[in-house]
Amino acid sequence: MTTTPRRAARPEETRDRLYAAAVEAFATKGFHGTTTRDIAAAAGMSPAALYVHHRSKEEILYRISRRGHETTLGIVRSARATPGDQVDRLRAVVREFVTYHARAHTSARIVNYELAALAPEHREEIETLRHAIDVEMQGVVRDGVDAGLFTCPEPRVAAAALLSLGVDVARWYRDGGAWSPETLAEHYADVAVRVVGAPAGR
Amino acid sequence: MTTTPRRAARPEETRDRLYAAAVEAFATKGFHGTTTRDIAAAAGMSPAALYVHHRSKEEILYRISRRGHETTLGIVRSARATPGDQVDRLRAVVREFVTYHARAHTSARIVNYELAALAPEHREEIETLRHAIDVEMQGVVRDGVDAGLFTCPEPRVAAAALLSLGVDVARWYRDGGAWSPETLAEHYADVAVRVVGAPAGR
DNA sequence: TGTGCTTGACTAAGCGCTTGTTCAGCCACA
DNA sequence: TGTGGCTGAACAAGCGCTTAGTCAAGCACA
Repeated sequence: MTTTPRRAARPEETRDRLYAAAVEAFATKGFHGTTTRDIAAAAGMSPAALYVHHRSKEEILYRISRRGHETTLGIVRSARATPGDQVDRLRAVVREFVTYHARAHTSARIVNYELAALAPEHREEIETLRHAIDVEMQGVVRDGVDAGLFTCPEPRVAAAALLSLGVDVARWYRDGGAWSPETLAEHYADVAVRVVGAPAGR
Repeated sequence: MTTTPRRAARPEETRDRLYAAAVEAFATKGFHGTTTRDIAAAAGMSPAALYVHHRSKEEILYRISRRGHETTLGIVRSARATPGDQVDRLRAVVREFVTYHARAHTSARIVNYELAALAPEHREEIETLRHAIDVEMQGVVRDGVDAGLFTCPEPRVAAAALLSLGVDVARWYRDGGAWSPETLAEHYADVAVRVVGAPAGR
């Protein structure tokens, strides 16, 4: 039963254009370095159009941040549920985590570096999601250690290192560089295996 | 009989107070999220005092950024000149790099995440310094590979990973956490050895 | 030693402009 | 004709920065 698309598809399209323009602007100039006029102009509208779809500039940031964090958490969780042994799962998690941070480096930059601009209540919610992502990564490492497959002396340090590897990709990755997201991810999966001191395999 | 000793003792002291206040504010709220009034108030002065010592708000950022980058480059270069084999030198570079990013995480955050706010000519100068740091880290890895001590299949990927490990510390490190800068650095030196596939040693 | 001039750090006030946001009204479509 | 996305114009607040001026300390000369 199709319902809504009877009306002209215009409103949603406008909404998406504003959203995309905000992602682009926040990523390159930062939240405070971006004006509502910047966003509106990039979407080809007047500044007031922004308030038809969002309550405030901060709410746009919050929506971008929340969607990004939920996507990241989903990626990590589903990769962790991959069939195979603990090394396979580690590889899958790192591969997907890195691929996402390279492919969506623009929004991933906002996700990881614009937390301070969130309103307190939004920030708290986002921190919860971030904590869940941390927990997943620590779990991946602990699983391998418990199974006797990983030999790293400090699992928590290894988990922090793996997280950093992926997150920092959002900072430095540029389209058209030496590595495609997939190639980089595959190389980083190799690095991850060495970080946790697992047998090379594959 | 001095009426009220309102006058500052030494100009340099005032200058340093403004500088320190700017570092603190830029690190927590970002360059665009910080006002000249914020900085002045934190230093206990009027907004105009800022312009006695600096040409503009951006110039303060530039000075913080430049000093931070020069310090980082110096740290990496002198650690690389350490006596010992290529593994010792890799350990020294990573140890010092990480120690700095943890200990000076406040200014390191500005160094690594506020580049977009720099004026074009300043940004260009800073990019040159960053490139030199990249070159050093790639050299450290290549030296070990050339000596046959490192077995990583992709040296450039390994160098990127080591850089990310250190830089990202500035993002997540908090004082009073589980690891002191020195402990974390020592653990990360271990991780680095595994990343480049060198014999464990030490 | 006292006097007048110079220097330079610092402030109170405020300038011109930009910011995020609002709102009455327009217009295309139901 | 009613509805709702969208705009032009405007708002108060706040921005980076400038200005005119105060005051303490240093200097040269008597």
